[in-house]
Amino acid sequence: MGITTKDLAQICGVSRTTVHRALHDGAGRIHPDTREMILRVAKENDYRPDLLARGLVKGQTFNIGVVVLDVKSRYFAELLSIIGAEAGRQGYFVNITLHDNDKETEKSQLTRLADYHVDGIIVSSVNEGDEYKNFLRGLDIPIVSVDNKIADGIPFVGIDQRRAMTDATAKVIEKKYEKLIFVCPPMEDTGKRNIYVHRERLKGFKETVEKYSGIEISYLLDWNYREHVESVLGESRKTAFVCSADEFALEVMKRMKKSGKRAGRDYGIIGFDNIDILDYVTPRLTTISNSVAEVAETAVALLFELIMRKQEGKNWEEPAPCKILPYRMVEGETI
Amino acid sequence: MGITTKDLAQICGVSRTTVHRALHDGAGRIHPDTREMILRVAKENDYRPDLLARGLVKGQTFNIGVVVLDVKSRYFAELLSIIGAEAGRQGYFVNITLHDNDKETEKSQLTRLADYHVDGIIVSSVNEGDEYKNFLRGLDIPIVSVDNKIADGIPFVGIDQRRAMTDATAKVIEKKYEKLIFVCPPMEDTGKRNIYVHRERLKGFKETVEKYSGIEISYLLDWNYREHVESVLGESRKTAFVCSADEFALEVMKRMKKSGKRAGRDYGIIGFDNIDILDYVTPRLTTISNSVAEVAETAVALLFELIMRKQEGKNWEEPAPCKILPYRMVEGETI
DNA sequence: ATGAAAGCGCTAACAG
DNA sequence: CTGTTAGCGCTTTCAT
Repeated sequence: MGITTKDLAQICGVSRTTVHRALHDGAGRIHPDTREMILRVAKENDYRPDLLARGLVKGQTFNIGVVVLDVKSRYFAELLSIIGAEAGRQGYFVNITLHDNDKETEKSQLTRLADYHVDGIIVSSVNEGDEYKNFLRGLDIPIVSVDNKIADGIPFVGIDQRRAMTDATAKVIEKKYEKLIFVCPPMEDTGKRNIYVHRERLKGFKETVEKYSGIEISYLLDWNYREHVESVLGESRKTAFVCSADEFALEVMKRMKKSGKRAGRDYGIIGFDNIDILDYVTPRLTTISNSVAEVAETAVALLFELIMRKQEGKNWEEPAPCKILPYRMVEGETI
Repeated sequence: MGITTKDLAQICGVSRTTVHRALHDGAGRIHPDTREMILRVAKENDYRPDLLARGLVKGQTFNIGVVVLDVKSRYFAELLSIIGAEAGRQGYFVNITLHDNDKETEKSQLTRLADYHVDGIIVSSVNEGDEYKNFLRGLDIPIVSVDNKIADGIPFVGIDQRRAMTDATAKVIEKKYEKLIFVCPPMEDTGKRNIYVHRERLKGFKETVEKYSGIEISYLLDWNYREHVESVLGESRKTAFVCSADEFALEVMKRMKKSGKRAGRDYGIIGFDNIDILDYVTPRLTTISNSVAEVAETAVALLFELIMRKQEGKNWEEPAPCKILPYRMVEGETI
């Protein structure tokens, strides 16, 4: 492959240690002339350190791993972009891997990253529960989960999903909607994938509607919701869809449009996530924004803190920090 | 950190070589009982091989790197997802890194991946030209570029951008549009970023319009196109925008909407790329789809071929393979 | 069937 | 200021 410090040492007629000193500022005294000469030769021969070897001996790679479900949602896109920028600022590189919604894939991605000695990992997990927590602990590496909470004891950064949905629902009710239809994935998916956020949002919704009376409630909790949209819509009462994700809301709107119904006029609808394609959709969907940028920045900061702690030999696993960030209501034209 | 083969050897009272034999099938004769015993102990202690060490000694990591601009477009999202699946099938893992449109970032990502001994790289580059080609060659690692062609001599997988635009333009003209406005980034950007695809598309456009007479042509080649949209639109003749990217088309439509003009009725417009958000925009934009899935699969297959060649000590840099794949016209309502 | 020893390329501790 | 030596954890000859 490329040239090594050994080669450089030979060419320059010095020892490998001297080469090392020339290459690294803090690594001991060296005569400026030798230094310069070595650096020149190194540059001439396009010397590049073998990062595997370095990582092996230092036990540190200045890499952080990120494992996300997929990359199709804008939320992840932005998250990744910010994590990359933030980590880069600290001299770290980011290794992204995908698990495409598969639990085993996620595990092997995490294991592999750990075995490659990444210094820390940020994960948006499909897995959840205590067993998984033990698996993560076993990796013996700082891990921060974002978006989906995994279990108590695993550092987590996200927004208060339940309270956000509480607010959203209250807002809808204030606008005099009399029939509310909650749209989210089936709760049976628990165990199959991490639907933590949707469970929380559902809780928030239920909590709120119970406080009011005279409101008709209905649920679309399965993947056939697209077909059921129209049938569930009562003509008589002022109806709104409360969706646990913008994607669902967009699907509903698409469907309704075919029947000539317009959001904000013929029915109300509110989403969640504030994905960026909403900018191109009319009417503007009212939704909730979970502050991606803040989540990303906080997660990175937290991860670095854990990494530092571990390096200093401190206890870094307990207590597991948990940062709940604010969300923001995005006013649109659909409620 | 974790337990090592040395530890296992000690626990089992055998040599490290024997442990190694137990762990790897093809690594020499070993007594079934010893083997089983070692494997049991290994499992009990959750032994996991240090991948840095292995990579260092084998010079091979079973990792491939992917460097892309970002993951905000559906195109990349899908590309990554398919690359991941395809590579996984071959026992490889994928390392994604982003360059966020920055040339230097891209270079350092590539360098880093190479220095971590990934076995090969797939890149959608912002850089282009012969100098960059030399840089890539210097990495001494199989690289396949997708989407944006970098230079002759660097393996490339993508569609024939020029011919696609030729077809698109012809289609517009057939529909009796008399004035065509081409919208794309300024060509001066060559050197600043990789606008290979846009250059090619522009060529295709020019080629085609020259074949017809009586057609009025005009260009929006700068970043202020948003403001110029209306002024450039002649009232008298049937006018269409030919855009070198869907994003531009969406901007134009947004602008026109404000003046009450509707695409497909008051003017024609065609995009390029078939980005996913088009599904949510009305009227449906007519556009061209480059076959992501095929690009991804072909790129991975090609990369593996190069990797194999290199491992077998064959010449893998010349000749650089180049696969041009078919594109597809997506019929919308705007032409 | 098992073991000893060398080496991948780098860093670190200890001499001189 | 420079060199020697040892070691990270794994794989790979070459002996026994």
